[in-house]
Amino acid sequence: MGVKDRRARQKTLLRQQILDAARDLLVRDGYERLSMRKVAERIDYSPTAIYLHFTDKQDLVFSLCEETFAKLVRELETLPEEFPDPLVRLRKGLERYIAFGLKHPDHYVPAFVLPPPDDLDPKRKQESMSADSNGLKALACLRECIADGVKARKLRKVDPDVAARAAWAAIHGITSLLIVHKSFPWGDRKAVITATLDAIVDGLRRR
Amino acid sequence: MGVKDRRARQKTLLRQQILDAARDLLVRDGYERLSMRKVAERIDYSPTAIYLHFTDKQDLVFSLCEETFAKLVRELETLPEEFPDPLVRLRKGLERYIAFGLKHPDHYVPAFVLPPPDDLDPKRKQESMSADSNGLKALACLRECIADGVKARKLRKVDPDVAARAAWAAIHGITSLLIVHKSFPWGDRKAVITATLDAIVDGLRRR
DNA sequence: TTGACTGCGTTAACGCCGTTAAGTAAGATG
DNA sequence: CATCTTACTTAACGGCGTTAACGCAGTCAA
Repeated sequence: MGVKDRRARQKTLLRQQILDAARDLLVRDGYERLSMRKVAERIDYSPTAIYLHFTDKQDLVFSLCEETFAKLVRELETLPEEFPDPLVRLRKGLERYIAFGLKHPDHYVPAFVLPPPDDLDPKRKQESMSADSNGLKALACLRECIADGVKARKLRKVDPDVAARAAWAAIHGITSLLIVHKSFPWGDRKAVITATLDAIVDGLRRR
Repeated sequence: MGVKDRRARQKTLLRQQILDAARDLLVRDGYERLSMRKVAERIDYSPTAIYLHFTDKQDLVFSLCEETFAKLVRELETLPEEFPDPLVRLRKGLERYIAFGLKHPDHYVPAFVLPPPDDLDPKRKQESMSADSNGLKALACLRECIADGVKARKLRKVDPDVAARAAWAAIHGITSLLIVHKSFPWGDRKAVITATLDAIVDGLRRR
C-alpha cells in the first residue's frame, strides 16, 4: 500500500511545517503573541487547516514543548555515565534543568508554568499531562539519582519519590520565577540559583 | 468642597463594586474565564466604564491581587510575636505562605505565576512589579526572619537577601505546581510539602 | 471508464475578547 | 442661563479560537 504511505508522509510533512512555523513564532515573539492564524499565514494555509493536524491550540503548543523536552530528557539521561557519583550527578542534573529552562523560556512556560486550561474536562486529562510524559521521564531521572544516592549512603534515607518531587518543585520555583519575573530585584541571580541548589543538595546529604 | 468629596466617594464606591464583581468572577470561574465584559455585565455598566477606574485588565486583576495579598502580608507580619524562635517562625511562615496560595489559587496565579504581560514596555515596569510591592513585603518578612536566625546562631551564616529569595523560590515552586498541575501524580501531597519545607529549613539550619 | 467515496483543504461565519473613539446627558460652575 | 466638566454610553476596530458547510482532487470498485 504505497499510496497510504505517501499520504501519511505528506501529512506528517505538513504537520512538521506547522510545528516549525509555530516554534519560530513562539521563540521569536513569545507565547502571548502566538496565534493559530499567524501560524497559518506563515505556512500559507488557511487557519482551519491546522485543525486537521492538531485538535486545538493547546495540542499544538504542547506538541512543540514535547519536541523540545525530549531534548532535555536526552541531556538528563546521559548524566549517569557522565557523573557516576550520585551527589555530583544530582547537582549537575539540577543545574542542567535550570539552565535548560532559562535557555528555552518559551517552551518551559507553556509546558510547566501555564495552567493546562482544562483540568476539568476529563477527555483531556491524558493530553493535559502530555507535557509531563517527558516531564515524568525527567522526574524519573531525578528519582533514580536520589535513590542511587540513598543506596550509596551519600544521601539520607528519604523516600525517593517524595524527595524527587520536592526537589523538582524547588528548581521549578527558581526557574519559573527567573523567567516570569524578569524585572524582580533578584540581586545576584547566580547566587540565588546556587543557594537554591545548595539547599536542595544539602537538605538531602547525609550528615 | 463637599461636592468633590462626594464625587470622589462615589468614584471609589464604583471602583470597589468593580473589584468585588471581578473577585467574585475570579474566584468562581477562575482566571481563564474572567473578562472585562462579564465584570461590566455583572455590575450593570458598559464594559468601557471600567476603563474610567482601571487602565486595563491587568491593572484590574493586579489590584485585586493587591487586596488579597495585603491579607497575606498581615498574616505574615504577626509571626514574630506569635513565634519568637526564628527557626519555628521560619517554618510556620513558609507553611502559611503555601497554605495561603493553595487557599486562594485564583489570586496567587495571576500575581505570581502568570507572566506580567509587558515586561518589555518600560511604562509598565513599576506597575508590573505592583504585585510585588506586597510580595516584597512578604519577602522582607522572610528576610528578617532569616536574618534573626543567623543573628541567634540558629541558622548558618548566609546572606539573608540571597537565602530569602532562594527560599521563596522553593516554596513558590511547590505552591504553584500544586495549584497549576493539579492532576499530576503527586502521591501524598502533604508529604511533598513537608519534604520541601524540611529541605529549606534543614538547608539553612546550623549544624 | 465511470461513478461513488474519501480526505485535505477552503471560505464564511459564530461568538467571544480587550480596547478606543465619538457622542450624550446630567450636574456643577460662572 | 450658558458653559464646562465629568461619568457614562454606543458603536466599532481588529483580533482571537473554533466550527460548519462546502469543494475538489485522487482513489478505488464496478
